[in-house]
Amino acid sequence: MLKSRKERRQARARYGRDEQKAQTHQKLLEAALVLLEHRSFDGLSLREVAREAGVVPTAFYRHFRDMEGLGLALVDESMSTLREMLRSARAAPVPAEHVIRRSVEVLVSQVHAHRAHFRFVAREMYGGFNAVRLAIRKEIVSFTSELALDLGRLPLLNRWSADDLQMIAGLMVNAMVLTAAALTEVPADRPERTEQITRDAEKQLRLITFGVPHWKSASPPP
Amino acid sequence: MLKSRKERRQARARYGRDEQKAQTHQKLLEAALVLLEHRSFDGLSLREVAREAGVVPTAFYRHFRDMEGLGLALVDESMSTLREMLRSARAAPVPAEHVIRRSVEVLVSQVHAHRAHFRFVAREMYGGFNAVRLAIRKEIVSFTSELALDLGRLPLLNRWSADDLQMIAGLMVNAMVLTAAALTEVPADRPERTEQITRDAEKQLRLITFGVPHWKSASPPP
DNA sequence: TGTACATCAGTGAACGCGCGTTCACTGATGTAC
DNA sequence: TGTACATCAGTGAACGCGCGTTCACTGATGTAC
Repeated sequence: MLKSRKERRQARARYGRDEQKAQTHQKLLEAALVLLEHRSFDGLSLREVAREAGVVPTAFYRHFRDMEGLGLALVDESMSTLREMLRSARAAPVPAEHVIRRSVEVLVSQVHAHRAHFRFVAREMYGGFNAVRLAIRKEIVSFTSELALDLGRLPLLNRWSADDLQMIAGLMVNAMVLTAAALTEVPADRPERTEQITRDAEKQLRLITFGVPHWKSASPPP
Repeated sequence: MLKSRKERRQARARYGRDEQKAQTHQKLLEAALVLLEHRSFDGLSLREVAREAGVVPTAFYRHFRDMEGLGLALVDESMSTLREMLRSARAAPVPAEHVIRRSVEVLVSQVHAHRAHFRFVAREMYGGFNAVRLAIRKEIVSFTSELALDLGRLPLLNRWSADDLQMIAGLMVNAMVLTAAALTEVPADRPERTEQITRDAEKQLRLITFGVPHWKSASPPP
């Protein structure tokens, strides 16, 4: 079985060099996220990112065509984090009366674990870098649709029109994104602000759900 | 009355030169807003702004200490626009069943008239330029308190705690800011998107108000 | 009012610096047989 | 397995350019009397 041995050797070998490359790739993404703590994406320079990642500027081009390429890679990575959040919320169903508290808890812990991703999304969702903003908004739309689908399965909401589900999902995603953005701004020495934001988010979601049974889509209340 | 004649002459004269200066000042602010259509504030350069305003870069320093100074001036100007909106909504009370439709109309027309200001606020509210972001957030907090005060005067809400009023005002300001941000993104040739955003905003506000009579602040629903 | 002087918004040249991108290169890693 | 060759991630020098800021200046506007 010469061929398979060769193949295995090749595979192992390739993995060695490719892994090294993947590490540098990741270092560049992380360097950008670090710099984005205090800057907007279109305020970053390629040289800064390379410097922060510990490579020479020209090495950057082995990984991304330009800064736009890196920006789009960051969108991918960040949105994976958001989707993962949705998935984990879906995977562990809880009694209806705790669904809000639990959802907010998941959000808070995800923001804590992936602060830089949430800050990036919040900051660039309406940011000045065109390709990045459009990519994020596209992802947010499909993310919202996913959530709308989930919501449509709840007993409370299963008679709503697709349009209305999309609307309420939009309201929730907005609340989520802004809550996440607010959380990323909390300095490490002010945990009580996290408390406050968490309580407000729960209240806001509860207020929204209270309106739901009384909802009439077509016209304003009499 | 020699003195008063002198004074009048001085005043008129000073006005001449000062007015010219005020015009250049305004040109710089407007130049920045034009450039901010496609960029974030910390992606702008002082030279670009001066160039767009039609003055030499060094003239910039007659008006602002640096780009941060210009940014803070833009925050002032933009927040005036937002407050004006609140004031005009307050000044013309409408029957309760039309309050939402009317409020959204006001928002839409204000965004139309001052698109650049709303885009600036939405874009820099979580943006990367520290001083500007903090200034906006401070203004938004006081703006939210103003709205909470207004809401507290409505029959529907006058028994709510200050904390809860602040919370619902926050929810509405968030919805407003994100609606405004979405509106600023609509291309001129897609008016039907403005329609859609307007309808969604109305629905979202109606959903919130439907929850209000059933609100219980202290605990989740049984 | 007319004249002599002061103010100061805007100019233009100059500076050192970090930028994005190109290029030829090095040498460790991988491949063929 | 050992050897000769290929690949390619990362290097380092070089380029022309726009940047923020300084400085001495100009000349229209304003002030004093």
